[in-house]
Amino acid sequence: MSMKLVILGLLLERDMHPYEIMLVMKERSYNQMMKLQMGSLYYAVDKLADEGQIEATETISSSDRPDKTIYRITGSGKALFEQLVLQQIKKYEQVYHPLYMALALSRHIDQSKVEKVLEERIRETEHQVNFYYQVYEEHVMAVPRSALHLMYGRYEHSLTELKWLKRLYADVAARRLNDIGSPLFEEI
Amino acid sequence: MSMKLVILGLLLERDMHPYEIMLVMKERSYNQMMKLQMGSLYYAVDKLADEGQIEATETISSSDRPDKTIYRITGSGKALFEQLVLQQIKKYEQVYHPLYMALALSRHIDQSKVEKVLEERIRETEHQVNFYYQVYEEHVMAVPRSALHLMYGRYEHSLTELKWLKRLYADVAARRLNDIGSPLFEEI
DNA sequence: AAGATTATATTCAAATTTGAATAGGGAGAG
DNA sequence: CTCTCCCTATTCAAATTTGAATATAATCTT
Repeated sequence: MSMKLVILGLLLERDMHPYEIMLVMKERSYNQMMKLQMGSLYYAVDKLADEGQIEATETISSSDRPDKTIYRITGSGKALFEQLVLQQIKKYEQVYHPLYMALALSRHIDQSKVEKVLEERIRETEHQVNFYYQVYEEHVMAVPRSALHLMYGRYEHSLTELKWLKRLYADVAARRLNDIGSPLFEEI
Repeated sequence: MSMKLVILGLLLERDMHPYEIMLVMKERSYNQMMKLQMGSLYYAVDKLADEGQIEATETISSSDRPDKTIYRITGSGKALFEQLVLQQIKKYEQVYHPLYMALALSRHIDQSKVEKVLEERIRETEHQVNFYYQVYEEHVMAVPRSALHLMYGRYEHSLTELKWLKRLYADVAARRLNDIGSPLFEEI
């Protein structure tokens, strides 16, 4: 559903052909917020066109390259866009961390191996945290606050994950993941 | 891939039939960490069986109900399990928040509507945060630390999201999402 | 005791995602 | 000058997910 939402949102700004939509998405780093696969993009465009939310304006043939088909958003497309945005904000959608599942089941395997890959993972997450913070810092005076919120939010989420990984690592290293009856934090 | 990982992990504990796997997953709330669809579960079981990671031990016919096929994990299944767990921990997998995309594009629609649904969303997230914290509190003396980490991590992530939503809401309400050149936080 | 709902167990078609294949053009390296 | 790699642009088959359909038993309700 995210793909449709983005396509409609971008066509709201100006008419484009699918490949161009992808370029804009990359330009704005939308591909870091969602999965961007060309197959899915073309599929969603076809689907929207079938349903009349967008329509082809012109087809540019350059004899050599494949024809470009340029799309524009229709009235019903605009209505759908508003509906999708509001729906997405409203509904609490569980965000799945596959990492959580893996760690829940990791007690069945050799803990020293888990310890080792967790170290790598922590290092990589540290880089991500720093990277996201830098991106925020670099854009702070140059982009609208809506974009800043996205950047800072990404930073905060990765920082939350990093702290979590470090606590988990301490327990893996101490081989006390299976202990029962001890709180994660000391009472004050 | 999470589905295969869970199936293998549970079969490592004891032999089960697909429906039973689902029951255990629900019992342990794995369905809150990942998407649990029966279609996908049966598909993954068939796939693993085809590839020899698991094998049918017996088929229980009760004349009335559909036959239950009980599966056991094989040697190659155990190897795959270890590999999948380590791989999942190692690789930094982008977690996608569809909400982020929606908010990035929300400036194209009526801000008063966005404000309204954001309020609802914040209320719901507050409930989630409290709920997750309670679940942690209730289990703190009763379950292994590995499970506590999952519960506390879920709480932290939702709390991070709540704070983010509130900051965002303030900007939507003040209609300053499109302002450029102002940091999100005051310099100290 | 009839009727309604929930639990057991699995299958299926349709929707969607994935990853690779296609195919020509331009740009930079050696 | 030619080889290799990347960019433009799209399509396709295969893998996977989704949501609903199926069929019977057990339990609860009135």
